[in-house]
Amino acid sequence: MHNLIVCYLCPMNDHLLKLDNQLCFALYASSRAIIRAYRVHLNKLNLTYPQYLVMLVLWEKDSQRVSEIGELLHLDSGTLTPLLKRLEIMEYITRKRTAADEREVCINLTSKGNNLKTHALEIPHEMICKLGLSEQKIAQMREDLKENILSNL
Amino acid sequence: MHNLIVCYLCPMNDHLLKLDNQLCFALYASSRAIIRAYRVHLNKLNLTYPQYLVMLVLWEKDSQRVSEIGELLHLDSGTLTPLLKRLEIMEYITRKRTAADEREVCINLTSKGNNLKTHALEIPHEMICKLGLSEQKIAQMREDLKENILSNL
DNA sequence: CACTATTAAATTGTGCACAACCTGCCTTGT
DNA sequence: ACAAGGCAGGTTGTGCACAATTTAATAGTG
Repeated sequence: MHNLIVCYLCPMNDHLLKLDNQLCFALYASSRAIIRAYRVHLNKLNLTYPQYLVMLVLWEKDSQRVSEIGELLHLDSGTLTPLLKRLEIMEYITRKRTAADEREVCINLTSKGNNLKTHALEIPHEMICKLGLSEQKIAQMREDLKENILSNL
Repeated sequence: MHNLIVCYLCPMNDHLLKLDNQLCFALYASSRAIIRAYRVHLNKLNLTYPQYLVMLVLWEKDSQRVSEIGELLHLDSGTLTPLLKRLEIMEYITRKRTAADEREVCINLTSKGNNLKTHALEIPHEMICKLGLSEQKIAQMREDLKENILSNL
């Protein structure tokens, strides 16, 4: 804290504006880099990374509402509606209004969407190899992000 | 490594497909969450986060080519050209072809763009407060990402 | 019961990302 | 000098993200 106050008042405070010193840029660049690394594998399944995330959610628990998927992925209907329509066109999922409440749209896997899981199972393993990190390190960084970034914002 | 082989072959290998166990999703969600937290501050400067990154690069060193900026931010001309045009319209920068090599476009700060730095100086401090983490923890996570993700991909 | 408020999803509009391609300028080799 | 190749940036098209608004259905209230 002492450091912070000194930096905020002293003439050297602009070191915080340097790209190299910004956690946010490191996150932004890392996120794009790792998604880029996924792309080559996901292309085989004809999925984008956000589409893959929706499939992960459904493989874990089928038959969820749009808003449930959105809550898990922190995405709103403006992003999900067109994305889900594309997954529907590819016949990986179905979208239909629930009878009980016609406002809700329930997303279900098709058998084609379910079968995709078999091929997707190899992806995390290939990504771990590509990253060249131990499972321990990966787990530590993941938990670090959840505890220190996601839970604070 | 032993764990990996076991997981890859045993029936429980699909724990790797769970959202909660994916480093990439934690990165993707963290990146969007922290950029969302920046947004309220950046709105005051009329900048998006990628536009702010370009300004950071120029405040650190004025008069750079499009490709230099792209290399630092890992962005290509397809992203930068329209973004830079918007910064030009806002009169934060100028774009002009260099005389020596007419293929190159040199980006310079206007005085308006330079003045913006004064207001931007407060942002990192406000973000550190919002995150509620020590400078040490922030530095550790940033270096963790640089060493383990960015340098491997 | 009618009426208001709330809710879920869809729509609209802007701005990234990125792949694929295009254009015009420069360099090189002959 | 000049054709071939490479290079910097621009263009086009697709798919997110997200704010703001809209639509339709439901829940709540007097």
